[in-house]
Amino acid sequence: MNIFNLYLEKIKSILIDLGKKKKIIIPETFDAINAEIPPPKFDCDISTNVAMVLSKINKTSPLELAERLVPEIKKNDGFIDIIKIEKPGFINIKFKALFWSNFTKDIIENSKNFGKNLKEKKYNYLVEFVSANPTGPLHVGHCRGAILGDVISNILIFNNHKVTKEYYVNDYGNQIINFTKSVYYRIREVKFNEDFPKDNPDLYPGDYLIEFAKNIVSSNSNFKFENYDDISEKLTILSIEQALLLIKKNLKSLGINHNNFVSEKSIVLNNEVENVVKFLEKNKFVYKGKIKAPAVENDNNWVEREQLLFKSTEFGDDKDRALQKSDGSWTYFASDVAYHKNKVDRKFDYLINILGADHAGYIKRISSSVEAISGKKDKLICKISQLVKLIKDNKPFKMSKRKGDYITVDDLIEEVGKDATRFIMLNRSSDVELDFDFDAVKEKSKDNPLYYVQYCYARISSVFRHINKDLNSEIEFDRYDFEYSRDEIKILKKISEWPKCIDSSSSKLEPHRIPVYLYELASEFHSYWNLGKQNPEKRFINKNNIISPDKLVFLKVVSNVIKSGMDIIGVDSPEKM
RNA sequence: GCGCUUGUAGCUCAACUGGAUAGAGCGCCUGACUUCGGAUCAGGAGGUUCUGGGUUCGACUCCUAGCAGGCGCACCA
Repeated sequence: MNIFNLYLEKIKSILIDLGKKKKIIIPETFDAINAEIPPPKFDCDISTNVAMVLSKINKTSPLELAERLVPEIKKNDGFIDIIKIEKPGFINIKFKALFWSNFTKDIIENSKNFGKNLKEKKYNYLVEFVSANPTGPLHVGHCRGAILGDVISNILIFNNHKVTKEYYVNDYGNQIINFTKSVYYRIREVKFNEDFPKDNPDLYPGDYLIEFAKNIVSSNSNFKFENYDDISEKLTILSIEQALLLIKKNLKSLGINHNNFVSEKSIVLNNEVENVVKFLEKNKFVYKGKIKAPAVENDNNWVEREQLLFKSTEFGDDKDRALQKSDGSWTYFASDVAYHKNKVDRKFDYLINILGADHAGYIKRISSSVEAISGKKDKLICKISQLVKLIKDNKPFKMSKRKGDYITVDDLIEEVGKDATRFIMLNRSSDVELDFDFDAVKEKSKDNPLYYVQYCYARISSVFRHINKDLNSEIEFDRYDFEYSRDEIKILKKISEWPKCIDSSSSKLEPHRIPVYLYELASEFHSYWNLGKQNPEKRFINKNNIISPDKLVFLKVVSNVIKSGMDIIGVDSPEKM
């Protein structure tokens, strides 16, 4: 139950009614009207701006209009205790204690659905994320986007949308040739004791390739490795297979599972690039032309050439983009357009791409292509995950490009664990650079928000253990007429914000709101818990080791929201720590 | 030079699609422990929301002109 939406709907229907009776003038749209969380100092539960929004069209002051609306809102509503008008024209509502008892009843009876937005229309989403080149293990740079994509998917799934999580495998092009050659040199190193050509800048120097080489050699004993050209095709496949194996292992350790891995090579070999170019030609989005040199300094090497271009400027890009290289082969962009055509043809309502900050400049052209293909402007939604700055011993930790000198997902998981990695990476808005402090993340105290939230859940679990009840089993009551105390209502109010939190996380694709919310909820709970130290009445369990029904329901509700939030962000809620 | 993006307390960041006196944590200062698990809590100090204009009942949020940081600006992927 989203109590804010409930009262917003109620207010809207009052407005429609009053409009019919010609008592007030109503606007064309109610979009500007809201029902919000009031600032704490007002001591009320819901606040609406309706009087301020409608005052102009009604040629009256917000205060005067509020005076007229208040009796209408209060009429026939047994739950409202106080309804008050505040300064510029807000209408503030405070509920009776019974309202909150009823509120908890609703949650207990629909515990699986609490927080979900079930009224919203359901869509079919494709979320593409990670899509790191299949040339080596995932490192920290990939991590944030990976988690972001995973949790955005989880939020959409939580709201009963259909989601397909997809990884686009760039298994085609020059880098793959270089990668395969690198593996080949490692094989020669393993098999013929030859030195790896370390000074060749085109090759991948990482030590992990030795492992790849060994694996390939041992599982292909009948293979002749003497001549690269003889085996290059097969070796390419084997090398990519090795890389993907490693990447999937890394993803698994982060708690991420993709539904599909789509191969660029298969799209190219399937003539999908030719087909999409034909499609675009037919619709006059393609022409032969020249692109101007970028206005960047020291660019003497620029040669203007005629090539096949896509008219991305028609969709707001600053220059048209090349589809074909001068040697006639397709650009990466061309095959990506084909891939996006492939996505569009699979009839998703929305496509979501999670990109790293260094690919922000790519958004305009790819969304232009999707618009050209689908005719829809908002079909493709791109989310950027900003850089992660690693900090160790209070100093920035630089990953060097020299061989092997970067932190892999394996290192990260081993050092700080999956849960802390996920929680910390999600705790900030994805379009802000993130400081990832190794020492703080490992810290097991309130300095680490992960443990702070988990501890809250563990405390609730410990109460259930004391009274020999199972936290996960259902509870049932005949009557919900609990008189919750001020302190408890304060937390229940926070609970009432949960559906709102899910709503905004989902509509803005901003997962960071969830850990931020969970932290706030945990904070209020810890506060309340500590009251029991001074005042035994505020303890959950009394001297006779008995818990009252209202407190049992209360704990169940809080733990339910925490568990549900932690599940969405993919972090464990242990019952003991 | 152009595009995108960020700018909020000493530091790291929130702020519910424009709401009320801008909130947390860290750090600093005071306090609560024979603990329903202290991995916790209570209190204090700390602000011209980068700057200048504009839009309106109302701006951290929108528009505009700047300033500062980051990223990008290929026929690479």
